Amino acid sequence: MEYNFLDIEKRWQRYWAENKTFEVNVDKSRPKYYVLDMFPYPSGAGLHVGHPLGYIASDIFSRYKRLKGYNVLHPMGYDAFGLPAEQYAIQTGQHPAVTTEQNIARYRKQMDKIGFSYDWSREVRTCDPKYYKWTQWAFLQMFSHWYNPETNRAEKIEELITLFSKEGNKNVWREGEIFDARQWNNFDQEKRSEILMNYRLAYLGETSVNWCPALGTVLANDEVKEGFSVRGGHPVEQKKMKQWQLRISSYAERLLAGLVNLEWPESLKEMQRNWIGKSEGAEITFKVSNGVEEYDMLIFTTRADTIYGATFMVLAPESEWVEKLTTASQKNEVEKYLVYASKKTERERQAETRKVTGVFSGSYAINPFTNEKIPVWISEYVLAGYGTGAIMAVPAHDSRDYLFAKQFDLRIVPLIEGCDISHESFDAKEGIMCNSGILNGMSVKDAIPAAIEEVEKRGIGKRKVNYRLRDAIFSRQRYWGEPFPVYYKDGIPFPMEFEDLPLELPEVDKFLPTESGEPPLARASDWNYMGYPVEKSTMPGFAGSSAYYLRYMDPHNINALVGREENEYWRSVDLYIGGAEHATGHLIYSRFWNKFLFDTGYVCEEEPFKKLINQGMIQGRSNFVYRIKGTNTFVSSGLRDNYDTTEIHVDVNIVHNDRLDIGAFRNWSPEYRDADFVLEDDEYICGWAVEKMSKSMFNVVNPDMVCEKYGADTLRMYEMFLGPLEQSKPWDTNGIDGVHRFLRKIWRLFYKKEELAVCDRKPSGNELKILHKLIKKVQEDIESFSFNTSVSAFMIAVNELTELECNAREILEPLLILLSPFAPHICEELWSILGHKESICNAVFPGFVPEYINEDSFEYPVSFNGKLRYKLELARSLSAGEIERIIRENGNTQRFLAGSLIKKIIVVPGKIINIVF
RNA sequence: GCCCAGAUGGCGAAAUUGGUAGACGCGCUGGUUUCAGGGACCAGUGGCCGCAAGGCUGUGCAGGUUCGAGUCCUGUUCUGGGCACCA
Repeated sequence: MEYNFLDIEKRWQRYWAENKTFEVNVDKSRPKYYVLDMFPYPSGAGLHVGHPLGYIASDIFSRYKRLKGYNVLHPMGYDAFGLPAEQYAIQTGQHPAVTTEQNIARYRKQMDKIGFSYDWSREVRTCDPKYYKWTQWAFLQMFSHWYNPETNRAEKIEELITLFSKEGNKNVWREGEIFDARQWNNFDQEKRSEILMNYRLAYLGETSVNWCPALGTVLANDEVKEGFSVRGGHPVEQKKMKQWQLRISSYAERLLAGLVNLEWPESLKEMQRNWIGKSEGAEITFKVSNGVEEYDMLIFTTRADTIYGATFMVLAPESEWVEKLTTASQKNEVEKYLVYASKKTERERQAETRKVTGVFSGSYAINPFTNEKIPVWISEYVLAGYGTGAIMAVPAHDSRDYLFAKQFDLRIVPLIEGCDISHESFDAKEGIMCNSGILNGMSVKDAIPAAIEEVEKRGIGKRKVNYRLRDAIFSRQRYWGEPFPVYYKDGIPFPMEFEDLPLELPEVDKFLPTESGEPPLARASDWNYMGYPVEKSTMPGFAGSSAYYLRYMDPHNINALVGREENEYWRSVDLYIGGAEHATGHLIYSRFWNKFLFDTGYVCEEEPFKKLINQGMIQGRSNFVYRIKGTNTFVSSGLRDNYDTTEIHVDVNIVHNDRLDIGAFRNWSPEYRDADFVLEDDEYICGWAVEKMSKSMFNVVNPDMVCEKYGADTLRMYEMFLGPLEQSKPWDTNGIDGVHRFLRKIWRLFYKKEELAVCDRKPSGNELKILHKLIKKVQEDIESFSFNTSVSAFMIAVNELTELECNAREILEPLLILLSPFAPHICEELWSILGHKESICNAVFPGFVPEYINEDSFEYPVSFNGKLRYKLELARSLSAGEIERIIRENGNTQRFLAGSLIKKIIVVPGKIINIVF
């Protein structure tokens, strides 16, 4: 019987679906394990061969854990709201829901062919109202909570209101004005709403946003890169707008601290740390005067030790101090500068990083340590959004201040003994202080805390921690997203009642913004809530993906995002596999979202993803043909140096091992029908390069094609064989034959010609050794996610068993179980041929018996172990030949070498455990 | 500019964590098979010298530690990724 993978795979996929093999439920008698893939955005292009890499790895791990007796939750769904479907809708008028539905169907079909063990009964789609009801619910929860820095958790806003009515806000964290209980009780509704907005975790606030005119929407910081939108690559500018925001910055410290216990790649944790950007320093008050009035101005610095060298101050152009400190004589110049600065887009600022601009305000400050009068300048290099939007400038020890001082000829005072500041500032935090009054003679390390202490003693400032993490802008002026469950009464936003969720997307005639520049939802003119207008923005992409892993635990619950019992059983994701590109987006929003739900008691774990693995990207491997310029003649790669040629991408599907299928090439495009070729050795050799996998490079390899030609089992194993999971690597179809050959060898191990060749005889020592070596190796490899080396181990074992003509059931059955996570279809088929009625998914992972390996270990070439040889040489001055003899006689398990310096050698095959002298 | 990861045959990669470098697979070379094939199987395959046994050399580059270094240390070059006026 032949290995007919097409037939086998189709049959078992149907079997799994019909028998609901992978459906799971809460089962307190068994330990749980939750394996999650980052769910895909179903794009129109379908899956290419790179997408399933992580899915295959997680599937292998899930199947392995099942064999180990775990109750494995392994779900899949779709991140279905998003820009591409909407852009497509704008162009074609096709409703995004229709496009999305089609794309999902295609994704599902493609995934089904690969034989994944998902529990599809738990599928979620972020665009499904039954799902986004809970996204809206979470938003309302955030709206009705605030972050109490005293207790370090989110608390109900009602409690805050009660507090305000009793004692005002003098005893709580606040932003803006201070009021007492009487004032609060006299405030009207609008005023109260405005004040509470400063506390709510989801709030409406004026802020400078990334505005993308081409997309007609605002974007979050992680959706912008180098001044362009990540989706689409359109220019982005800064604009002040009133937007819904999430107060993620309150969670900065907990998001940072929580990283410590996560089993995530170090690089990814580092990215999150940078993104959160904690810096410890001090806030210090400087007296400033515009000649008429005097103020206290607060600045932030991490280098309080350099305060004696603060020779000027700088304000951000957007700072509220600018207006107060601009003197009459400087008014014209300052206004000119402000216009100049505000006109610049983010992109231009990025490009001109080193260009120094600024203007003098006319005012002076007093350096509290030197009592010198120092000028206050305005410059765009100081950011309004960080610290207090104002700095003390220490040109000797900060490179930006240095450049500014040089440009405008300001005083530079060195503060560290022997530092050279003739050409650049001395930024390093090392050396001995000088010119620094009470700090003189201290090391910088000691001077920083000493300076802060002095500041606190004088009562002009205090220790302060700042974070770079900004609140997440949560509004998008788009159609295809979750509507906000918010309506407006007299201009004041009110939350909808929970019973009225979900608030579904209305139908609109067009998906474009309105003529007056309102978001597309404004086109739904009769859309209202109890007669009041509803918020017209929608939520961003990360809204739907922030808690989807919780919904999988209990996807059909209509009363809660997740039921308490389900949540307490499944808890959090044990293993999360996905791309590193979500480091500062999804992965940080999700952690925030989860921490919030933890605070409010809806979930029982504070961190959502215990262990995380980033699978590498699979790049394309493009092939080229070389056309001699001005002709229709193509020259083979090796000979092209002799001609003047143009490199042309050729479809990788008509190239095999870099040999061009000339017939297929002629049919590929009419333009090549009459092409001529200059061959080498009667073949046309193509050139190749590693590039992004994309249609335009003709290097897209589609998993369906691979499944059809080689089978899903081959695809799965080959993707793992390609290299380490976490590493990026090009897809190269060339090597796939080797893996396919391996699967046929497996088949032939069971089938000799037409006969099933398996019998119940007792296995030999060698056979047992091969099996148990493999069990050990495969188990270790799977648990360390080293799937590529375990595929190799299978190949070695099968080669050895084939050579021994192994037909012992006792060997071959465990072999199938071991292999089944990697190549489930062929294993199920052979398993059932061996007479098993139950699916191999319900089998038990074989135990490793070390004795089977140790048994005849004297055959193992221990003598080659250099370490042992060296130690023996040292200890007994023996020659290599004598040592080899001793080992041959003694080197099996554990022996005493009587009368020598060596008391004991402990040897297991291939490994010296210890030598005791 | 700063931070992180990496560099091993013609190619993808292994290396028990300091002990025979290149396992396994691809490709290539030669062979076997009543072999139509992109079929199956066997042998060889880092480089240099040699008919051979064998020798020399070899993990980006330059040093160092060690009986012994792909692995540890110092410096350096290149490649990939992240951050980028964050005071």
